[in-house]
Amino acid sequence: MNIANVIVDVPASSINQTFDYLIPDRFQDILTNGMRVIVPFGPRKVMGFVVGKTSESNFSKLKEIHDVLDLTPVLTEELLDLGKWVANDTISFYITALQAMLPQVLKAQYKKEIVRMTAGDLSNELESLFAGRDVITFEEFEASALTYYQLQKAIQDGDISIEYLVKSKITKKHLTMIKPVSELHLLEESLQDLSKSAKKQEQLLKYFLENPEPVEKQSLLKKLQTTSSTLKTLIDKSLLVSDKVEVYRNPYDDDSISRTTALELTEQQKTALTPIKEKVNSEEHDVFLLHGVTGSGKTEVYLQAIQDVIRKEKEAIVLVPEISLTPQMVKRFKERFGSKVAVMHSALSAGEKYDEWRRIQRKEVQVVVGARSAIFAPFENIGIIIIDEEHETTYKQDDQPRYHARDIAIYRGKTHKCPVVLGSATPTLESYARAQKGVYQLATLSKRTNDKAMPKVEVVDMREELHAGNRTMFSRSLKERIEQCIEKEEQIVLLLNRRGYSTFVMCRDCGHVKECPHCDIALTYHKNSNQLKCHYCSYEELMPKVCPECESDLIRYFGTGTQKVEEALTQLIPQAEVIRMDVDTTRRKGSHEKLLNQFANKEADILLGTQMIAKGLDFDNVTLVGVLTADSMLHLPDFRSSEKTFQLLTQVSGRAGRHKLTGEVIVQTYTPDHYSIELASVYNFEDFYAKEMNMRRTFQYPPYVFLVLITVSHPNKIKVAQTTQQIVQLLMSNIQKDTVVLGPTPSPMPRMKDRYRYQCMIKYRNEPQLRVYINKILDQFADDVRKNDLLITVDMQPYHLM
DNA sequence: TTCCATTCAATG
DNA sequence: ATTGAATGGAAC
Repeated sequence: MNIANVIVDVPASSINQTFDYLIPDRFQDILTNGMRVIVPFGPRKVMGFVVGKTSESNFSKLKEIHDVLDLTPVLTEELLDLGKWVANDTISFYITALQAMLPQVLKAQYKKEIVRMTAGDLSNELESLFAGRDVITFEEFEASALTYYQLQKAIQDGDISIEYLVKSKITKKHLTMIKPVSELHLLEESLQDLSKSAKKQEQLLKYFLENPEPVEKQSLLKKLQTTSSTLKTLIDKSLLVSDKVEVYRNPYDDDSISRTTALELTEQQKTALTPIKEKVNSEEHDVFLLHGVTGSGKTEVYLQAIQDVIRKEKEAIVLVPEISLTPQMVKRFKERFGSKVAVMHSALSAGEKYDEWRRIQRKEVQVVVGARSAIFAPFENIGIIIIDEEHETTYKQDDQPRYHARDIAIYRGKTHKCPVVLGSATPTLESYARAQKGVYQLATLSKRTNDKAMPKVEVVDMREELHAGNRTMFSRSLKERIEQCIEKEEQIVLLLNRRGYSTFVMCRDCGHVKECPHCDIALTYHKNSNQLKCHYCSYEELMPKVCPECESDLIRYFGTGTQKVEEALTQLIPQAEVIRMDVDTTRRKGSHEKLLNQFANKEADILLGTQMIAKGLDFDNVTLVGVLTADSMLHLPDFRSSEKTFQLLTQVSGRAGRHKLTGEVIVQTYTPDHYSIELASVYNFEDFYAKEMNMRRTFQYPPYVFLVLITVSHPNKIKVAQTTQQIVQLLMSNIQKDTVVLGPTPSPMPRMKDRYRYQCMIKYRNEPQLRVYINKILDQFADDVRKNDLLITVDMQPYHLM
């Protein structure tokens, strides 16, 4: 077993395989599968993962592993296998899948240096570039006036050579600890000999005679009001010892957290929890869909299920969406499980993420609460996997590998023989359909734990507002209620659904929205050509001058920003203090929490924001929630738009009156009788589900079919169109007869970064060989991709159809 | 012949 | 993805 099979850090289709390397004797005993190594690859050096060891190779002239980067494997055997599955399932490279499982700092960085090889004279230009040094960075050369040809010549002459380096980004945090030497009597003796003026030294020695245990340097200096030079004198006298120790960065202050114990469960919670606990204890895999209205106590169910897992000395993974938005959630886990919890989310610094990851790897924690990528936590004995708010689109990764955390969860659940719990107030149709079919076990929490009714939702028809002469974006009833709230010193959350910026066309008079006659999906307005286009089937027509329904000339395309709303709001209600939360005001790290804290401290009356404020927030003084434009998302060119609208409205409604005060919700819309708005306003998920399933069946969308989106991009438009057409044809010749291929059609964003984009979509029910076909097609275009700057991306089960 | 840009196959 | 080598055309 002196040969290692290595997956190298080169994402290219021809490199998507293992490469064999000899294991030098000095690594023989320590090298294990899952470790990172540095290997020579062609003329350079690259990072790679050891995925297997053998004693034979088909290749005769093997190179040696240059270096080993880890003392213990960073990937378990399970994760190596999982990576293979992910790569295959999402049609991406193995290396890409493996990289996705690890914190960013474990990614290698590559550097080139130019080394002087001769003491003799170099050319004038080179001589001045080196300026007396023996080594310079490659960047210095690139910034200079020298050409590659000159460099090449010098290399050929043996005057210089290029050194390829692989650098690790790892930064461990260290603290300096100070302690006395073990022979404390030495301290006492020297205390006698100290000169009278050495007051600070005396103080330090006395301190350590009383407290001989190690103490952190900075805090010591602060406590005794002295400086490091005094300290240094004593260290030099060999009375004190300075020691660097590695510490974890702790993003959360655990000390300030008071512990909680299990709460009394309601009957419904008990009924939901029991079968989950049974599977935990019998160590069997199963998937549970926990359908619970906002405030029904889903989290307590999670917590108590995890309690059992911990009791069995197993581990738990909890996924939450955009965790930085829900500090409350993290707090609840920390309160229950204390230091057994690691947290992984995007707001942490790279170093903090790495430290949390190591706490998991070293089994110092038993619970991880994290965003999507936490599903790859390197636990080896998982007892439960929980996905909260399972409908959230953030669980689908938007770039390679385009995996869905839910799929990974179920896969790992099977390997670890443990239950997977999907929780949501508004489950995806995919999950709910599976629950209905008995593939998942459905548990329903229909009652809130405090027995309070859900807040009343008032739907305001904005067409009527317009007809009554109100041309602002605030209905009379919303304005009135805002004023009342401010009077009573209660707070307001206003949601602008700005995702509808991708402009759809609507008649301000009758609310009619132009839709594609073949797809039942809103047409998108293209400004440059003044046309309306369907991004599914490439149907197009000219922008009409008057509404085809009511012949009003008030037909317009839509799109409004938060800034505009804020201006309008302060104009209309000048006494209102507004906090605006959108991409602009939350770009800086920590600004998110800051704004939310300000609002929680009642420094403002109104919190105005986009989607990001809809989730998980819990303010006890908020009694009014206003949705300014409930329909903007409804008309996106996305078959999930109704589902997303329903989810959003339900989520925001849950924000009002969570505590003592009763809440109210006002939803403004131009389409008050759309079923997603109507049914969300009365909290009727069942009917929405039935209705939406009908639509999905009629138009053949998930969960009735599976989707694949193939996007082709290239600087030349004709090339893109041709290639996509070829792909469609190749697909057509392979697929079963009930499989549909739509397109080619321009992508919703037809040109990005000077590249044209075309796409085609596959809708299939049963196509066991589909991945094989797609891979074959990709192979056929591999040359084109490599040589001609062509790009083909495949998204299995896409969420964003662009 | 020298210089430079582009193409191309190979990477264990 | 990145490389050195091959290729071929323009500049000297």
